[in-house]
Amino acid sequence: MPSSPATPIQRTPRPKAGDQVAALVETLRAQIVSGELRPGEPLRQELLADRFATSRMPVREALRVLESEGLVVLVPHKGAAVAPLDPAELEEVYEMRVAAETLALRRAIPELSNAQIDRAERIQDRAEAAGMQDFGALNKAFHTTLYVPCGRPRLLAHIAALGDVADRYLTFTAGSLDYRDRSHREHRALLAACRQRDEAAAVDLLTRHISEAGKTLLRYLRDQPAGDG
Amino acid sequence: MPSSPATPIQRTPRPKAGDQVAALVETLRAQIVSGELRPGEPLRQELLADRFATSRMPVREALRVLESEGLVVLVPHKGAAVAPLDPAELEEVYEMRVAAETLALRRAIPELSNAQIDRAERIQDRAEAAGMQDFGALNKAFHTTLYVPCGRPRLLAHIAALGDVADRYLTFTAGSLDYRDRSHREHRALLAACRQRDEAAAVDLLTRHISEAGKTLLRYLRDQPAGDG
DNA sequence: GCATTCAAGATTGGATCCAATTTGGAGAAT
DNA sequence: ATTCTCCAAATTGGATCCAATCTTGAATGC
Repeated sequence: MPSSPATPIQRTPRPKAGDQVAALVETLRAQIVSGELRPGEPLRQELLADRFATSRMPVREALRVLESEGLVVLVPHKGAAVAPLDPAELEEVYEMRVAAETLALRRAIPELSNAQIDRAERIQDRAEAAGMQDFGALNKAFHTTLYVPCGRPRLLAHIAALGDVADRYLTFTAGSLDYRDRSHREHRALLAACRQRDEAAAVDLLTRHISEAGKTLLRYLRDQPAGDG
Repeated sequence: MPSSPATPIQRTPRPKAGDQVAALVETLRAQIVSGELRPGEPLRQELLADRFATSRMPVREALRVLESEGLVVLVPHKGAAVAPLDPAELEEVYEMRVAAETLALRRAIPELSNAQIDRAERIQDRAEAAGMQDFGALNKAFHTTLYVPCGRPRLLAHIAALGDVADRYLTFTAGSLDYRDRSHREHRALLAACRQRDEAAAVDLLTRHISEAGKTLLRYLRDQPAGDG
């Protein structure tokens, strides 16, 4: 992933002195989410240890963590593999996203400052200008900016984890102009509702935004059953 | 934990051949949730290894898993500890429970058979007859029985994890007769709504059931700020 | 020719060993 | 007496080693 010079967005590179596991988790998660590690691909401990110039032990702990996030499947005495893509999971995750993100938005709106809405709008400006390879990150940054003021760390972590799983499916279809165009329009509408502090409208828009995205992704996934495990 | 001879409820004892980590996770989780391991209590690797007659390695992996569930706090180079109790977390978790469990119930109601509702009712009968030490488990079993037909494994796992965290707070107050009595009444009302397949009423009842329980627990916790870390 | 068995290799699971970091206290300087 | 410094003990993090299990393929029997 060559870092575009002008858009670091919100990456957390983390030197993270003395903790190999955290670095492994971050890198592997990014590679799984981006599709660089394909669904179903086996993850051999020795191989990963070599690749990251470490021993098998931190690898094992990292795999446990990724398993708990649903990105890795761990079978005793058989090994780890990148979790396969599954249309049923896609539907489930998008339902959960609606529940979690509308909750975050409801709790965030009373706390939202105009400055924060402006920040979200600037991210949206960049998202519409950027190419498809940055779509995922900017899309997530936009949503996160609106949710963060809710001040609920656990909920935000849950949303981030669901987002990672969802992004795995996004890779296939983010190339579609239709998809991105509609997403951008819905983001603008959501911003307007937030500016008016119209909670009901915002929640309604967000609900449809997320569930429509899920349905679209599901269609794409069914049409081209790519690289499953 | 001496197993009560007549009420195995729904424990999953899991022989789980060849996987120490799973056993460690289950046992530690149960001990943390029950309060046997106190909030803030340090969890030394060597000590746990001795206690479970194993080496430090499975302990380390188990602690990682429990950290991802929010039951353990892991500080690099300092060690692990039972996660402290925090009123803010209690509120947050109960909000998340409302979101997740109402979703599960909505998706379950169309699939609910009368037999399953009967099963939930029988569990409720037992809950009202049982003492306070079984209240938590039977309470959870009742809810789970109503949610399982939704057929969403990921959502159910999320609800279970939230339930574990919530149960840590329940320990303080499950002794209260008021609390249990109201819970029982609300469960009966919820059952009635499910029998009628009245989704709106059921969701409304469940929402108030959970959030009122959260508020009550919060009051208890504020009154007696017991064993925080 | 085909299925079954068994053994060797590969891979994971667990134990032990060494290194790095933190903590706590003894001792010296102010 | 107090505070600062520095060293030793305790503890975690990482590497290596051994055991257990799974896979694979060849040999054997039908």
